[in-house]
Amino acid sequence: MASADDGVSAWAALLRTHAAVVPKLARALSTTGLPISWYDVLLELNAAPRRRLRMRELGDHAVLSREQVSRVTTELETAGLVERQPNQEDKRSSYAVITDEGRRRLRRAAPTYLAAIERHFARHLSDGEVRTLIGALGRVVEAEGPRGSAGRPGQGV
Amino acid sequence: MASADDGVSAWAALLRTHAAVVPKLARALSTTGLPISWYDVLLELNAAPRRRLRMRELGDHAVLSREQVSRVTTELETAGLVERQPNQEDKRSSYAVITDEGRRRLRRAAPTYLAAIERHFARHLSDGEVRTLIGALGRVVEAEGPRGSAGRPGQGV
DNA sequence: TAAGATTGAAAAATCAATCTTG
DNA sequence: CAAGATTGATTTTTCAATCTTA
Repeated sequence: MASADDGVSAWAALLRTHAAVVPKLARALSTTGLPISWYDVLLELNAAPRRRLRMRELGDHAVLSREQVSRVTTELETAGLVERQPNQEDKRSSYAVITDEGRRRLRRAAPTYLAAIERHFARHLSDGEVRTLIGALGRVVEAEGPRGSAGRPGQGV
Repeated sequence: MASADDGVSAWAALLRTHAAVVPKLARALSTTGLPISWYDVLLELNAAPRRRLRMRELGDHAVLSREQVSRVTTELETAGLVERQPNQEDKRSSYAVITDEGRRRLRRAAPTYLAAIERHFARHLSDGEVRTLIGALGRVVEAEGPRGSAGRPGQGV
């Protein structure tokens, strides 16, 4: 078994990676006219079943708080890239749907975004490392994410 | 070679892990009376050569901006956990030094912090994954971090 | 003229209600 | 009374000077 410190070092490495890479991506994206929060929301909506998602789902899947989702969605609506749709099945919630214009803008920005991730992150990793990251961090999100341990009792403390 | 999408998936996994775990650590730390930003600064200072670091170094090593470092240091100074020392060699910069009381508080909070990282992060990873994360992400930080590509010309674009 | 540090102003995030429906 | 969404208020973070020394 590895030293207990190693878990901490791994966490520190993740934290530093985040701190180093996020600003560079934001910079790269700024040339596209799509702020990173806009891009994230459009990306999730575009990939969703009917190109739409409830606010709650959007917040869970994207890396934004519920309040942020509300505000970003309003901005995107004003810009004509997203529309709000009432949900008939449950009138408490509403859908956000990506518009055609939203998809166009997303498509236009995508190459820049992908290139930036490649350049500032993926380029430094081997294929095996990439697979390990996806698997290992996916498991952490599974357990700790919004849908993860929320309902489960955990293990005490 | 893995699909180019995998690099993006790995980045997304890192982003989601960060979003899921950071709030849980902050919550855990809140019981110790040491905000996470305080903890980070004290930790770095305590590990540094003469238990002191220039502001710039503190910002590079911890995950805080230069301005945040200034403000957090002032807070810590008020709380008596850190002192500012003038730097004779280069009067532009000043040192932050951790005090004995600062070390006490750090020692007191450490078990809580370590346990939280173990519980919300490291617990979900195998030893091999931990090693891979340290190596792979370490390389990214090396290349992209504050000291990384800052001076180097990179590869165009 | 640049590097290091700091600080007021602006922007963005979170917190704490509030409102509506289940 | 809980769940989903939104909004005003507060806190935190970043931006843009400013000041001092190399």
